[in-house]
Amino acid sequence: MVQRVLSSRGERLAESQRNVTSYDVARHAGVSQSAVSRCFKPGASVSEKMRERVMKSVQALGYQPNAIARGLITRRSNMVAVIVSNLNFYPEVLSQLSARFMQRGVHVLLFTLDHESDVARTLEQVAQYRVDGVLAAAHLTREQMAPFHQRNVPLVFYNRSYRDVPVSSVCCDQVQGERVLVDLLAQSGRHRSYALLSGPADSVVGMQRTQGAIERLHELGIRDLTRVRGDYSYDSGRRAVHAIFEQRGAMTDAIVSANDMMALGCLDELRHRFELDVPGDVSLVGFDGVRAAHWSSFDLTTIRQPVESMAEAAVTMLLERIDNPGLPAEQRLFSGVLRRGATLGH
Amino acid sequence: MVQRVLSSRGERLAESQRNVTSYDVARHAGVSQSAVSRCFKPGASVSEKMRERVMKSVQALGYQPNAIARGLITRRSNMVAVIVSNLNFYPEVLSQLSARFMQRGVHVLLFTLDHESDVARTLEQVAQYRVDGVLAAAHLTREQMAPFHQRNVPLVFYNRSYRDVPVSSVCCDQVQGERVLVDLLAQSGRHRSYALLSGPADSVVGMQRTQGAIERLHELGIRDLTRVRGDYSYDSGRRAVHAIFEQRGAMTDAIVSANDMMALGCLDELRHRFELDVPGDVSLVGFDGVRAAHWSSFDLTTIRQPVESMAEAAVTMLLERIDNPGLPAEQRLFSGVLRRGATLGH
DNA sequence: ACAAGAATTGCATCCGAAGTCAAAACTTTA
DNA sequence: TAAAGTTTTGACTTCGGATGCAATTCTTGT
Repeated sequence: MVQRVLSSRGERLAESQRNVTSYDVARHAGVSQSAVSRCFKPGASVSEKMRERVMKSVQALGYQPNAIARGLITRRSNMVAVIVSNLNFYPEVLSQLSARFMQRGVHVLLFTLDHESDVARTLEQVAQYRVDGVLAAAHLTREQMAPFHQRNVPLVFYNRSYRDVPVSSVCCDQVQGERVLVDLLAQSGRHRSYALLSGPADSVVGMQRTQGAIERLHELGIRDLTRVRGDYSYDSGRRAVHAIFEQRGAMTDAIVSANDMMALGCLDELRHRFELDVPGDVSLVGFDGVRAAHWSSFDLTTIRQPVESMAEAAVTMLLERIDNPGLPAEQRLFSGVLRRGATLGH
Repeated sequence: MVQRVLSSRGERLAESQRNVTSYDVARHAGVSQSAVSRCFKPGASVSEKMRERVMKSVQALGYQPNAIARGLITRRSNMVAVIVSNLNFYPEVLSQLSARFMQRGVHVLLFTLDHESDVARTLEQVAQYRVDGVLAAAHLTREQMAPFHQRNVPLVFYNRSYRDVPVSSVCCDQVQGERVLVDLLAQSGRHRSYALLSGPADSVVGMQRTQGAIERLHELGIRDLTRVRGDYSYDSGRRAVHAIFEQRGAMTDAIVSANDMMALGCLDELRHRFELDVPGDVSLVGFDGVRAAHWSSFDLTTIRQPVESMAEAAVTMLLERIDNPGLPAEQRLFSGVLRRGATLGH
């Protein structure tokens, strides 16, 4: 309405700090703000002439639509929260998830948890940013999930499932994987004494793995087990070897580790500190299929989690539920892939 | 204006999908929306009575302030973009950065780049989310940085510096580190023939490292060098050994790798494929100080980047510049820390 | 008890884009 | 060429919280 064309140069200078808005573009192009907005909405009713005219001004002013403002009105931030604990152990997972989200135009707000982080406060932040969905590769209590359910924010877990809560998840079948490994150990030689190296007490995944192994060992009539706990790190694997041998003398000739990192620690400690031969003296299996397990120094027998498929499934499940909030919770279970390395005896 | 108190229950049910807003809280507490807003602003002028009253309603309704809306009016999203290339190689960096940002109440919008990602489009997204700052552990061209400078969005680089552009960065001194390593190699034995394993052609860091090494070798009068290129991965390290020996027969007895991963690949290939002794037959040095370099199978001699200090510095620099846009660009250079392992000969 | 001053509170407006709806412009048809 | 139908366009409102300013309440001193 008001002609401001004449003063536009002066304004521009004074306001050069301010970001260019759709109003600026509209004024520059001599059209309404709605028109500008529509030019950025695919499938909107805009004439070719209008589009060109607006885009010319967009170029001229260097306009970038404000995703924050858009998110406010559309109630869609186009962001998902990815919550990861101990990032160090699974860099591939994050990198897979991030790449796949980006590819679909969804942005990742990253939250990392460690033992000293305040989970409650973190989740509060997640809620305040009105993310469209949450992908959690971390353990949450039922109370911690509740707010998301209440607000209808889809939540998908990566490698954690909850028996008693109907929540979506993508997991690798830990139990089956361990059973395969145990069978392989049992077939590969007459082991006298098994040791189980499990994860931290609060790790559900670790628990499942260890339980799976114990179960199968029992079924095979093997009840004589040493159990040691680690924290999933390489160093804790090394320490575990000492703990095992302290409990059993050097009887132990088969070690089932709840993850690869600890297995590698064991392997190194067995070979370099105890000067034992793996697999000659001791057999060893891990779980995860991390890169290093394939290195020729180790060549670890392990179950590889199909990270690509799992990440793809998790991303898809989450986005589907964002587009269609009615979808029921679903649990997808992937089988791990056996990798036969050179750490199995006899 | 309009009295809606009477119908509030009906509304609540109908609108149960909608999120609770500050207006809802205000109505519930019988105060103005401004009052509610003030209760969430530290240092605002609010009486104790008011605060209690409001907080009671906040609890009752489960109100969470909308960070998106807040960001719109304050022009502060409280988010920074973290742009990372090849996440797989530096998980620790991301985990450090993320933890430190979170600790200061800043949120991380993660962008990962790989060879097939569209950098321009990614940066456009970064701009549209009106992040308060950008931390880039990836290479950007001058043209790609320009928009951030224009919009006064602080930009800090992690481990990339630009000689001709005044932009802030936190780096590890690659050149000095390589010089130390080369000196160590030279001191440790009479190596007949050196090989340099450099990074991908477009990696500035890799270039600096390789150049640093060459420079020092030249100064020491050593000009007889084999040069091979890798892509920073373990596998490319393995392949590099073949390439080196093809060029020089088995003359080479010192390898300077531009990073640890490739060095580990070399090490494994030398030992297990070529059945050579490291350090007996060949000496080897890496760069970075990744976890695996410390493992007893490798015990690699390398320069450890002080990731904690560097991450802290980068985060601090960025946040300082967000609070105080006038601060000039600054380059901080950290010295790497020599780690003497068992891969140095004679 | 009352004026002057300080501390609180509420009103109205703003941030920047999107969606609704009616007016305007353009097509088609008779 | 006018009427009817279709497509474009713009005015106005909305999302949810922050903030300047004026109005109100509370202190304090006398």
